[in-house]
Order: sequence, then C-alpha cells, then structure tokens
Amino acid sequence: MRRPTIADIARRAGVSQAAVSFALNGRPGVSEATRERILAAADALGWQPNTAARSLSAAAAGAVGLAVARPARTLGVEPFFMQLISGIQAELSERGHALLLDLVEDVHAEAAVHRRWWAERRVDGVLLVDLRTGDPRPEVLREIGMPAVLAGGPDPTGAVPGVWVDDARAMTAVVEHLHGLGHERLAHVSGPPGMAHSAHRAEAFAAAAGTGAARAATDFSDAEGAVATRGLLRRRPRPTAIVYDNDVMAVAGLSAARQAGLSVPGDLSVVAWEDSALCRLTHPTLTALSRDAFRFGAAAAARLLDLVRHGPGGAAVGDTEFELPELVVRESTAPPRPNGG
Amino acid sequence: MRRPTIADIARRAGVSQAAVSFALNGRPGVSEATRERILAAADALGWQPNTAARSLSAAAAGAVGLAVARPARTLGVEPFFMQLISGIQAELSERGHALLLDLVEDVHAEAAVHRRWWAERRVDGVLLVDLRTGDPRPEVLREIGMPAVLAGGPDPTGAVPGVWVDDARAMTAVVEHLHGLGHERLAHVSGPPGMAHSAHRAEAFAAAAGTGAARAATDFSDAEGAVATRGLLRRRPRPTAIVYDNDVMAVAGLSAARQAGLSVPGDLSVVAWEDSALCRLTHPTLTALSRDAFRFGAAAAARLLDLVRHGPGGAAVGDTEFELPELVVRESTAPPRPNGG
DNA sequence: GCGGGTTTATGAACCGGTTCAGCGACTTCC
DNA sequence: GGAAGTCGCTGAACCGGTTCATAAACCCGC
Repeated sequence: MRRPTIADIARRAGVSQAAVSFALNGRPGVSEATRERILAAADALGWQPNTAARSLSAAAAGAVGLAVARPARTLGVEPFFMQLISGIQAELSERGHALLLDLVEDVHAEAAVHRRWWAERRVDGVLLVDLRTGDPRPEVLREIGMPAVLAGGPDPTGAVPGVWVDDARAMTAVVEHLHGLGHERLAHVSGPPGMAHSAHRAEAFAAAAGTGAARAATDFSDAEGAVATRGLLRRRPRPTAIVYDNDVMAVAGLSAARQAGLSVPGDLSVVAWEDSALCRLTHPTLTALSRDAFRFGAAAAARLLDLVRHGPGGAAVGDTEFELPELVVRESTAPPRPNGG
Repeated sequence: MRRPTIADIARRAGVSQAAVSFALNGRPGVSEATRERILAAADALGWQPNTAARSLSAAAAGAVGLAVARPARTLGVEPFFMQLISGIQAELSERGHALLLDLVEDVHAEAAVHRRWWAERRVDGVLLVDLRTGDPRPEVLREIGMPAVLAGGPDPTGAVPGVWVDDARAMTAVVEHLHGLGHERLAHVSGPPGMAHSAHRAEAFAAAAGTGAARAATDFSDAEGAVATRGLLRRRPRPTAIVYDNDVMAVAGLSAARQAGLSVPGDLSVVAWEDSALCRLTHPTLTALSRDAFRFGAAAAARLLDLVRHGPGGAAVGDTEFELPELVVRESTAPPRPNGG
C-alpha cells in the first residue's frame, strides 16, 4: 500500500538515489545497462513521481489554473465552456500537467485566486477568459510575474499574450450574409458592454451594418435575450434580422419572436454567434457561427505551456490568431418578405 | 518577486522556524505575544504556505480530483454538470482545497487517472459521477485505498460511500403526476442501460407505469433522443406521455413530436428529468424534475472532505441521502385528449 | 607504465514546510 | 530549598525528489 519512492528503486537496483534520478529523467551520468536496470526496477514497483516533492525542488507545480468569473447559471447553459475546458484538458494531460478549476464571483475574486495560487505555488500559469474593459487581471498577473495566456484576446494593455479570434472579421461576414439575402435593418443582441470581445463585436457590427443598425446589451442569459428581442421588435421600422452573441439568447429570441406573432425566418432572420446542439434542436434550426472550442482551448493551453517552459522569449511571441469561425447557414436565415417591417 | 518562506518570517520575528510553524498553525508551543509578532511578520511579508512543501511533509495534497468520462459533446450541453462542479468548487475552496478536473474517454481511462493521481499524490481523494453497471472504479479505489465519494450513488458493491438521490421515488412521483392527469400509456426515454442511475430509473418506471409502459434507451444525446421519440410515437396504441432522462432529449423529443404532426401537450405530454434554462426556453415550456445540482455537488464535496480528514470511521458513515427532486409542472403536461391514441 | 581526459556513480546539500526530542527558565508544592 | 512539573522555544530530522561537487574506474596515447 505504501507508495514506492526512489529510495526503494535505488535499493532494488543496487545504486544510489542520485543515479535513479538521472536514469528516470533521461539525463547523462548513468550507463545504458544501469539505466535499464533502474527503469526495470521502477516499473516493477509501479513508481510514479511524487508531485509535491518534484514541485518542491523543481519549483514548478505541474499544473495550470483556470478561474472563471461567470454566474454558474450562465456558465452551465453554454456548451462552449465545456468544450473549451475539454480542449484545454486534452492538451495539458498530454504534456503531464493538471488543470485546477475555480469558479468565482467576479474578476476581482479571480485576481485574488490568481494571487493565492501563485503564492502557494499551486500553478505554473493561468488561462484567462472573458476579458473585461478595465480588467484588473492582466495587471495583477504582470505584477506577480505569473505566466498567463488570454483565451479570446488580444489584451489591449499587452500585459498578457492572447490566443484570439478575429471577431470583427467574423461579424463582418455575418452582416454580409444578411445583406446578401437582402436585409437592410439589422440588430445585434450583444453581451455585457463590459466584456471586451462583446464590445469588439458591437463595434464591428455598427461599422458593417450601417445606419439602420440597432443594438441591445444583455448579460448573456436567456432571460435578457428575450427582453432585448421584444424591445427590438417593437421598433419601427422593425429589424428584419437579429444577430445574437450566443446560442442561448438566440433560442430565447426565437421564442420571443414567435410569441410576438412573427415567423422565423419569414418575418425575422436569426443568427447565433456560437454553434451547439442547441442550434440544431430548435425549430427552425439556427444559422450559427461555428468555431471549434475544443481546438481553441487546446491552442490556448499549448501557448501557455510554451510560456511556462520557455519564458516570455519562447517559441511564440505576442498574440496568436486562431482560425475564423465558420458561418453555418441553416433554416433561420432567409430573404426578408418584400412587405416586411 | 521572490516568494517569502517561513525562514524569512523567522528572521523578521527573531524566532526559530519551528516557532513560526507552530504560530501559523495555531498549535501550542508559543506564547501569545510571540504568536502575534509572528503573525504580524507573516502578514507584512504576504506569506502563503508553499503547497508543495506542505504536501510533502503533511502527506496531503490539499486537492481533490474529478475525472469525468462522458463525451464532451454530451457534457457541454447539460447545464447539470457545470452546476455540480460549481457546487463542488464552492465547498472545496471554502475549506482550502483545490479541484483537479480531468475529462477522459471512458471509465477505464478514468480509473487510470485515479491511479496516477494517487501515485503522484496529486489529490487526497476523488469524486465519482455516472456509475456504470460493472464499473471498475470502486474496486480500483478500494485497492489503492484512496478516499472517494460517489455523487449519485449508492454504490451497490459498497466499496465507495455515496451521496445519492432516490431516483426510484422521484420516478414514481412523475408517474403519479401523469396518472393523475389521466395518462395510461406512458413511455420512458432513458440514458444508456449501462449507467446505474439510468437503470434504476428504468426499473422504477417499469414498476410504477404498469403494463402499457414502453421504453427506449439512448446515449443522452439530442440525436438519439429524437430517434427514440420517433420510434415510440410510431407504436400503436401511441403513448400519450413520455418521460425523458435529461433536458436535452426532452427538447429534442419536443421537436420530433412536432415534426410528426403532434401537439404538446394536446397529443403528447412531456417531462424532463433535469430542469434548466433549456426547459423554460422551449415552447411549450417543459415540466421538469428540478434538483439543486449546486447543493448536491457541495454535499458530495463535503462528504469527501470529511472522509479525507477523518478516515472511513469519520463523522458520516455509509451513504448519505440527498433531498428528492421537485417536480416543476409547466406547460408540457396536461390531460390526454379523450380521443387520443 | 604513466599523465590526462572521459565516463559512471556517489554523498550531501537543498527546496519549504512539519514535527519531535530536548533544554533552559519559570512555577508549584511540600 | 529542592524535586517535580509546565511553559516557551530551538535544533535537527524528515517528507521525496533534484542537483552539484567529487571521486572512482576506465580509456586513450605516448
């Protein structure tokens, strides 16, 4: 039951502990024959390194952290997050690192968690999501000197490198799709203006959609998505197409439109920013922007591990751009009715 | 930038390292005056214990693990999981523990992760979800002697204590609700028969629903939920009410019924096992079994920490029952049409 | 056969905490 | 006043790895 240590291996193989350490870590200093004898002994004993001991001398935790500041209510509904975490996880475990997860109230609590993790040496670095405007986190991370990567960057302050998607370009593509169908009065149901990527999208929308464009901000929840939709549909002239910043709100918007007596896509076209099973469950199915959250998470994790391993001057420098999301056209977008509005 | 150690505190307070350790851990051996001087020094330096060092001597990792073996595709869509994790997290962080998360392929990979975590001393215990029939995990955990708690037990082998919900009683309540409305031909769209809780529910359903009962098994995904629904609706006589084992399949079933030309709840009543925003987004809204996944997770985590702290003979022994889910009646259940079928 | 260099292996220090035996100083009690 | 006990604190070992200075063994050419 007692877990074997290198001392056990050393005794079994008849060598010193130092030799065992060299052998197990593939460093020079032991002959090939001895190395094999040691590896065989380690294998026979089922030895695994004690992470605490290794961390202590190596001054590396072998783990990275992800603290998420979103209400659990919102988090749970968005498939995006689990996919993201799954991708992060896959990359990390392949490279022998563990993932520490923390769900907290807000970005200040998150920064506090980062400080604690760092002080306790629990993690070698952290991943950031949901950058806010005036976000305290990048500054805190720079201050304590902890490696960090922003998933969904770039960080305008430049304190933290990011793996990012060009939301502006994606938004332009969505607007072009709608324009191409003949829509002229577009609306955007966005996330909180305090979220950086939300603000980016809103700007890009305003720039691409032209003068008739309307906008409503929400907290990403289905409830506010419905309220925003009702508000937009009361406008005269009424928008003929709405772009939602996530899948959940798009579904809520669909219900709201139906309750207002409008048909989709006859009276109103709908686009969701994030694709998921949800978008295929509705009737009509939703046109959506699809990105590979799994690979996105993996890319961010890979970037972070490089940073941890090689320091800021490592393999990649600055921000890394991730592929554009793909617009998957389904039933919820169609040309507007000639008499619409 | 260098993180302070107890040696720094000792130097600053003019005492030995041992005294510092005693003072910081609230143990006897230092006078009140000295203790305060030490705490002040620690505070001034912003000291936090190095978890690696502490783990090494205390032989405790200060973390617990959760490895989940579900396809990310399914995981992401179920709000239940994030709520559960959120609750686990809340309890853990309150008691100074971190959460290690791993998403893996299947229960065998999960058992392998448990072994590795234990050998590496990364965690003090693990939480189990989704017990399968013939699940290898309890046996592995008993073998290596790692504290574990099953969220969603009880474990029939008795190797791992569980925090559990009486699914059988809940299912009976659902069936009674439907019977009370006048339904006689009920159907159940269940999860994989290999999942223990799924099997329990199916048994309870069969016992309560009587002879006319039909059943279809799925993998919990929206796709199979739709297929199962179409199959059930082709039966003659047709069922007038369907109970789905999760929210996602219930929504998918709703679409499938509509496509088959049936109205809900006119021609078909629908009940979802798990409540979520999803159930309120649909049209009609879904009658659902609602349980507090957050508190459920917290309860499981609390049970595990007790086990870790006090051993198997600790505060609680055996399985702990969690409150029954509540049936939230919404628009999707109603009396069957007299001429239905 | 001997000096110089390389390979292979070892002992001991170190990472940052925890813990325990031991030792003065002080109190208590007879 | 001296034995016994308590209090407050220290020195050192220990957890399980990594690492470095050092030494023994071996190889080479001259």
